[in-house]
Order: sequence, then structure tokens, then C-alpha cells
Amino acid sequence: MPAAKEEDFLPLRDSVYNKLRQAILTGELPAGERLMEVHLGDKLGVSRTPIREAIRMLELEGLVTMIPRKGAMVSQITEKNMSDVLEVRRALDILCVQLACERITPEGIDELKKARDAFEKAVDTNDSRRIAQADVEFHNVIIRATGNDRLISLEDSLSLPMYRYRYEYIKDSSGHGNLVKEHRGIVNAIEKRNAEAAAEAAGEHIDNQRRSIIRQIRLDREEESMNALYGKRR
Amino acid sequence: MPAAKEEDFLPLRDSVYNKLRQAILTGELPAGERLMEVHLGDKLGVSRTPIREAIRMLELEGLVTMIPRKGAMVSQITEKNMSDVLEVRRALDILCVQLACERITPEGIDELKKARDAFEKAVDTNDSRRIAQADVEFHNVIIRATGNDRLISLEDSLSLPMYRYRYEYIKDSSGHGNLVKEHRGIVNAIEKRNAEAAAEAAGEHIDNQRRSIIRQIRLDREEESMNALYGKRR
DNA sequence: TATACATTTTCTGTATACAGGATTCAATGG
DNA sequence: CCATTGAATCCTGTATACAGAAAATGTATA
Repeated sequence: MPAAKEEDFLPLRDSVYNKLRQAILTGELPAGERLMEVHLGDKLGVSRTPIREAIRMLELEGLVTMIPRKGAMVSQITEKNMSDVLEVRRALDILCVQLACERITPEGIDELKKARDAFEKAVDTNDSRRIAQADVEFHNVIIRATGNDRLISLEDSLSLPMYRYRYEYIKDSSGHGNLVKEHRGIVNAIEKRNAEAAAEAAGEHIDNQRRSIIRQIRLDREEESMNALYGKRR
Repeated sequence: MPAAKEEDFLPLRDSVYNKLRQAILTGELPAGERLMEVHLGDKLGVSRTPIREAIRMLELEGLVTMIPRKGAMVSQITEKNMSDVLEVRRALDILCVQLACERITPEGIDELKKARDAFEKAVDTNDSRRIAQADVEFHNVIIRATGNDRLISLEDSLSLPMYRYRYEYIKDSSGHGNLVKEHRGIVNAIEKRNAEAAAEAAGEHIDNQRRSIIRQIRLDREEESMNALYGKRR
């Protein structure tokens, strides 16, 4: 046998879950959109059963809201909501770098530096999509270095809701070199295993992110109310 | 109409979810137990559909583990696992008290003091069940005072896995008055809105909890291997 | 006795059927 | 012209049916 190729079986519910998740995060399914089971079913070519199970999962993650006997809808993103998530993420991101300082292996440090360099290269290209991807990978290296599985999965699900604002955030920050500077600071602190400095750098990093995202939400809301004024509500 | 009595409709899936959750946390469904859909179905008098949806939710919470095409089982509690959860909870508990210092209202402080007193009274009775309940309520007051909905629901789901050890932990600590002392420290710090002191007190509180739980897990494991030695495996 | 293979059983995964609550819209009465 | 009611429709909640994978069991052969 060439390699471990077993267990590549993916239940439909998971495939549906991923697709819906993606659609919500990219805005293809906008906030407030109703998720009707039959409709989604024939759009995705599956029956209601996997759809329902996927919705149950999205519900527990907070991406969709259920009203009994009424149905599911894409959760509204409010400033409060996002602010709550960011508050939690701030604490967990700091925990991540602190743990990374204790536990990262030499290979982990190499990996981290590679991720940092890849990120800087991506910034040079000015390709938002690539920058975003490199940014995610950078953070993933740190998160994995904690070795804490629960933390890994929590970070994953708490990052989700803000993916919609990622591009704007990157456009905001990458031009000024802020992101690059912040990443360097984090890497340096972790390499020296200086938990305090790492915590500070990570805290600043997410505070900047918060500012950018909150500003974006306010812009969106403004635009929305303008549209409403001009009767552009669909 | 006498009062708002609407929306007391609870889908079966939620009822099943609660029952299974309870059964897992009380140990009625021990770790490793397979959750078979038809079996649970006729035990609870419902069809497979609500069972499956409840299992999807428990899975995302980490209480059950799925193996594709094999089925679901109650998640094994390992020391690593619990340690991961406690590590995250430590960060979040500290965040809770810090936020509470900023945001708690005068009424919140009253409520907190009441919860503290109720807890002390419960300790006097030496009734573990009652102590546990008062302890949960005490923490809930603090958590609610943060006003952060995401934090509230996360704390809820992160507390779950350790409910199994709660009684032992309380027997460990309440005798020595540790718990009472720690709670007092937390209340004092929050009342003075001294975030730093509150953080320290909360950190110590959960560190003690951790010690007790880890010790308990090791005891359990020892006992288990003894049973295995004597052929008491079922 | 042990091993390999066929068979049967037992579950999960997925689709579909059926019942009842909610919503809509039009007809009717004020 | 507006409010009310009732039927038609839509959609969720729940049950059930069917197909295929995995495990268990049994059987034959070395």
C-alpha cells in the first residue's frame, strides 16, 4: 500500500457544513438570509437530513440562529456581537503566545519564522487574498505550538465570524507595514521565550484588528441605512 | 392573557440533547459507551432523527466523539484533555473577573454578595449537592456581570466536562475553608473594582480546582488499572 | 487449532413520507 | 376602507424506509 489513504470518507453533513460555512463567511449568504431546508437541499443536491445536521452544527457555532418551527437564518453580525467575540479572542490569543513561549520546539520556531517570511513576501505582492492566507497560516503555527487541542478548536471557531472583514482589515493595515511589524514583534518574543513581551505584542495585534473591524462594521451599517433611505431595500 | 407563556415549545432534539448531556455528566453514560441511535431512540421514546441531531450538538461540544460509519461514543476523559480545558478556562475565568470589575452594576454587587453568603451557608450544611449548586450560582453571577454573551456560553460549555469531578473537588476543598476564602477574595476585589487583585484571586481559585481534578483523574485511572489487574473488566 | 473466506447481522448514512404549526392572502362582514 | 376569518400553502419537526459499510458469526480447509 502506497500511503495511509484510508478514512477519506466525508459524510454529506460535513460537506454541507463546510459549504454553508464558506457561503456565510464570504457573504454569499448574507446575514438575515433564511436557510430553507428543501431549497438548500436541491441546490446542493442532497436531501434534508444532512442539511439539518449541518445547520445544527452551525447553530452551536453561532453562525446561524434558529427560531423554533420557523427555521434557521444567518446570524446578524452586530457590533456588540463582534465585540464580544474579540474580547474573548484577545484573552485566548494572549494565552496562545504565552503557551507557545513555554512549549514551542526548535522546529516550531523554524516554522514560525518561515511563516513570518512568507507573510512578508505576500505583503510585497499586495495580493489581499494571498496576504490573508499567509496571515492565517502564521497564526496557525502559533496556535498549534500550544499543543492545546481545545484551544486550537476554539480559536478556529472564534476566528470565523470575522473572516468577512479580513480583506478590509488587511487593506487597512498592510499598507502601513503595521502587520509586518507586529508579526515580527511576536516572533521575536516567542523566540526569546519572553512570555510577557509576547503577550503584549499579541494584545496590541488584536487591538488593532478590533479597531479596524469595528470601524468596518460601522461603515457597513451607515451604508445600509443610506440604502434604506433611498429605498434600495430589496 | 395571564402572562407571556408563548414559545414554551421545545423540540425533541433539545430535550434529547439535555437528557444525554445530563446522563454523560452524571456518569450514567460512562466514557467510552457507544451511543446507538435506535437503542437510545426507543429508550427515550423518539425516533432516530432527534437523536442524531442531539449527537451532532454534543459532538461539537466535545462530549461525544464520532467515528464515521462507526458511530458515536462518550468521549474519553483524559488528563491531557481536561488539562487543556482547564488551561483555557483559567484564561477565561480571569477575563471574567476583570470584565466584571469594569462592568458590574451596584445591583450586580449585591447579587454577588448574596451568592457568596448563600455559598457559605451551603458549606455549613456540609451537603455536597447544595454546595455545588451554590458554587455554580456564584460563578454564574460573575459571568453574567461581564455582559459578554459569547463568554457566557463558552464558560458554560467549558464547565461541563468537569462536572463529573465537582463533588470530589468540593469534598477536597470545602472542608479546609479554602473555597470560602477564595470566594471572599474574589468578591472583595470585584467590589473594589481592583481588576489585578481579582485576576490573581480567580487564577488561584482555578489552579486549586485544577490540582484537585487532576488528582482525582489519576486516582480514577489507578483504580481502573487495579480492576483490570484483578480481571474485573466487564 | 488456526486461518481464510463467505454469510449474516447490525449500524450508520441518506432519502423520503407524513403531520401539524405558521404565514399569507383573499373573501366576507362591519 | 379596514378588520377578521378561514382556507391554502409552505416549512419545520418527526418518523420511517432503504442502501451500503463494518463487524460478527459461522464454515471449511490446511
